[in-house]
Amino acid sequence: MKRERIEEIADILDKRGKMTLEQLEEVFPTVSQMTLRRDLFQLEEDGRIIRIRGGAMSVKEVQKVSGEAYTKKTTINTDAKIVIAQKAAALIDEGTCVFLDGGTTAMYLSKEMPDLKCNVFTNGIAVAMELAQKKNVNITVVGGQLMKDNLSTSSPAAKEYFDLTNFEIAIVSATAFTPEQGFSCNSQIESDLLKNVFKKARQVYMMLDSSKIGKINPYTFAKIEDIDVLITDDHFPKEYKQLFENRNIVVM
Amino acid sequence: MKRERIEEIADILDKRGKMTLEQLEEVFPTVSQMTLRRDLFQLEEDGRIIRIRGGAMSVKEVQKVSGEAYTKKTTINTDAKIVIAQKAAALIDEGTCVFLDGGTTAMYLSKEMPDLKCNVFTNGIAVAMELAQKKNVNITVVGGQLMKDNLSTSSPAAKEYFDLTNFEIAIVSATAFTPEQGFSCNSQIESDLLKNVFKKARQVYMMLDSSKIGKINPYTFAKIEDIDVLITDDHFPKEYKQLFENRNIVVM
DNA sequence: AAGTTTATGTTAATTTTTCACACGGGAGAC
DNA sequence: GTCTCCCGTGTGAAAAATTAACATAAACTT
Repeated sequence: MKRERIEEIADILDKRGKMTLEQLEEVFPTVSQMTLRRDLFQLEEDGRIIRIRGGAMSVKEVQKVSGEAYTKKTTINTDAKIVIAQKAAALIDEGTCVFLDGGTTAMYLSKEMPDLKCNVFTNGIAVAMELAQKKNVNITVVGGQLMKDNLSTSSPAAKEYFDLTNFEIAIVSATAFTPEQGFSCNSQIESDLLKNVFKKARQVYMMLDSSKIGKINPYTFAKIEDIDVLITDDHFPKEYKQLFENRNIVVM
Repeated sequence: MKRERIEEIADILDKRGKMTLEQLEEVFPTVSQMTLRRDLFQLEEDGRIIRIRGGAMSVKEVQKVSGEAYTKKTTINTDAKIVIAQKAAALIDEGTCVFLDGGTTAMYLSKEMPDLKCNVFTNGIAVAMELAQKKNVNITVVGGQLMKDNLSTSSPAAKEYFDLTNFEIAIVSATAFTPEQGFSCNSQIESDLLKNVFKKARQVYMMLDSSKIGKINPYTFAKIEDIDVLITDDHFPKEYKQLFENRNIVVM
């Protein structure tokens, strides 16, 4: 099928760095050259590869020299984040009103999300940009000062902004979690923003890949009991899972 | 000479990100296509660029934030827009507070802009993303609903937002202009937003490439006399130029 | 089950690139 | 001084790769 083939192409390309169409044809002898071309075209649109004459090369291959903050961050624990994003994407129904934070996991979520008629609020401009490709999704960006490291915005004024809005679900992620400190992040204003979001959201979904466990960041914005659903990857420790389930929080 | 030409190609490519051979030929009209090809070939060997079908792209471009990159961008009147952007970029001084709209010309402006300590307000998320690469620029994004066609945000609430802010200069562009209707755009809320910006800006710079002349869009947001400086390209008709200069508006 | 969208294959047309060779002018040899 | 020998460059044909257009098959809707 298309989806899997494209993922496999991306994988191989990430591994080998660079490939010609001829080589790709050897790997996928069952499909035509044209189909592979189309796959490459799509991967290029998604920004995952670059098509060069004769074939394609992985973006990561080029990026290995890179020292840029955000790009680097996007490559940490990518696989886990995609898995989490896919799970979260399945939870968005037609017509719902969703808040999405500006993190990298949310970024993957916007890629995986089906193109349903719904309303999304976000404070991440990279997320907004990604979502802009969906025809049916109505996007609202929360304004404010832009933080360059994670490309998300926040401002104290955003609080008033939220007075007028309600969310069915808020899907957010934390950069750190411990049972004692709860979910924390690096920015005071972002923490404030999220707290306000939680007030107006009927349900809070937390996306947390297992690499965040045991870390502590300066600003706690939620305790365990503040969330309704925890979305995580397969490496999430059992004892932690218990912790959430004991409080009737769904872990998926 | 060869050496200098190659360096210049590398420079331009780093700035623009991506160029076709055709565009390169325009920049270097004295040498043949084959020579430029050979230059690109050498730059590729040095690992500074990547040759793609039809031209080449800067390695730095690839290292940028994923998603925004290498998608097919509209190449309408690119050259004129870059010229205008360069002129406008020169007008931004250290320490100033600037409003920038979300159009494609503003996008180029953010690329050309020097990395000065200054404050930029914008309603364009692509613009914000581009500016995020500058270390010294402080960026604030105006929130609101995202328009997918031009990736800019606007909301009626933004008016109140501006009550608290002042701009030294506002640099905006219009999608249409006639002497009678003035400067117009496609969106009611964007038009409102800009009107509010004008109220708070000490000086208004209008970027208008000559292809916009004679077109009319539904919402007029400024008349000729509302602006202070008009920045345009070399194809701007003399009789129109007169029109502005008669009103003491600088045309550059 | 009919209709509609989506994925794929096939072939021709177009575009881009490569290749091979020719030309000219400058550096050094005699 | 002038004769080579290269290096950088230009030219046009040949090869390669990409795109476009159409046809068909599969999957999904209603």
